[in-house]
Amino acid sequence: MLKNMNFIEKLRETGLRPTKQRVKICEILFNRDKTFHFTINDLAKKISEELNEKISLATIYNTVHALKNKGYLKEISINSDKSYFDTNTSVHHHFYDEDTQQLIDCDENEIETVNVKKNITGKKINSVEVLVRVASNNHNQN
Amino acid sequence: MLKNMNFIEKLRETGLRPTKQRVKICEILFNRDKTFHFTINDLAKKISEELNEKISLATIYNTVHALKNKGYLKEISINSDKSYFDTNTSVHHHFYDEDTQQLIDCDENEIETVNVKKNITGKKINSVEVLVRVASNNHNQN
DNA sequence: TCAACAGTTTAGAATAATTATAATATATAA
DNA sequence: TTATATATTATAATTATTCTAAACTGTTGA
Ligand SMILES: [Mn+2]
Ligand SMILES: [Mn+2]
Ligand SMILES: [Zn+2]
Ligand SMILES: [Zn+2]
Repeated sequence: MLKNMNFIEKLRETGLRPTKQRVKICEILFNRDKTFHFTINDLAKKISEELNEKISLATIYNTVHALKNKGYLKEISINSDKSYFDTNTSVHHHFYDEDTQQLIDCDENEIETVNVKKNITGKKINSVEVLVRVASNNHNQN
Repeated sequence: MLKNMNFIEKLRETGLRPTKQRVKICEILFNRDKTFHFTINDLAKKISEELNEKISLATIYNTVHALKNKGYLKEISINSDKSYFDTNTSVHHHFYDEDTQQLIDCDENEIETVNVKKNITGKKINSVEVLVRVASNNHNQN
């Protein structure tokens, strides 16, 4: 699902009915240049700012989960108290700014491939991801 | 805070009154050979199994947070819906078994030091941690 | 075209983890 | 021992998320 797409067709192909709520949410999420990292609350705020019509919070949850299940969004756990979603669904690394609570994607060339030497019997590795926590120099512990 | 310690003295040194609830919780958490990864619910269950007296859930939360604030426990976010705590407070890597939802510590020698080539202006790196998600070969997607 | 049906949206209730409250109890300093 | 600051507790409140059930809408095929 890329920028400036016909989300009506895209949703249909995916097996999701292109309701106007879903099309709007797709436009907000995917019509942008850079990866978008957001919480449900961020998205709800953006919807109420950019749209005249309200979309029910339940629909926002439903749609985000539907898009996640179809592979267009990825869920990221950083804080225990809220869930982040990511329009970059590939396995990738993040910087997490502890001051602003913002996630920043890390390009492949910015972190050397992580070499995992251990393996757990009977289990296969699904992903290897790095989280780099950053903050201003004045230490404010979390 | 190590195995077989005098937790009464240890708590006092830390500036925490050694109440019998806190001493009991410390015994459960720290009198063990290996790192302990747990949720509040895990700990509450263990307390009710191993003890005759009940400890209020609020006290369990209070104590775990007090120990975290004093640097004896570390909080780990893997799932958005529950918080893990870790008796290993060092910066270290984890395997996460998606089948059993168990965390496993990764020794330093099991993952090569991660080389972060990017830096964010005005921010210093607090930690670099790797999460390796593993599951059985029969793919059950999360 | 349009009725019928399945899938969707919605407000509000329910749930679950966590935190706050405020009364009671306890540890410790004087 | 007494006074005081802290801690424990039951319970209420909060917050993120999910559920429910009724109303609504996209799609299909007569
Ligand atoms: Mn939480
Ligand atoms: Mn949650
Ligand atoms: Zn990302
Ligand atoms: Zn650990």
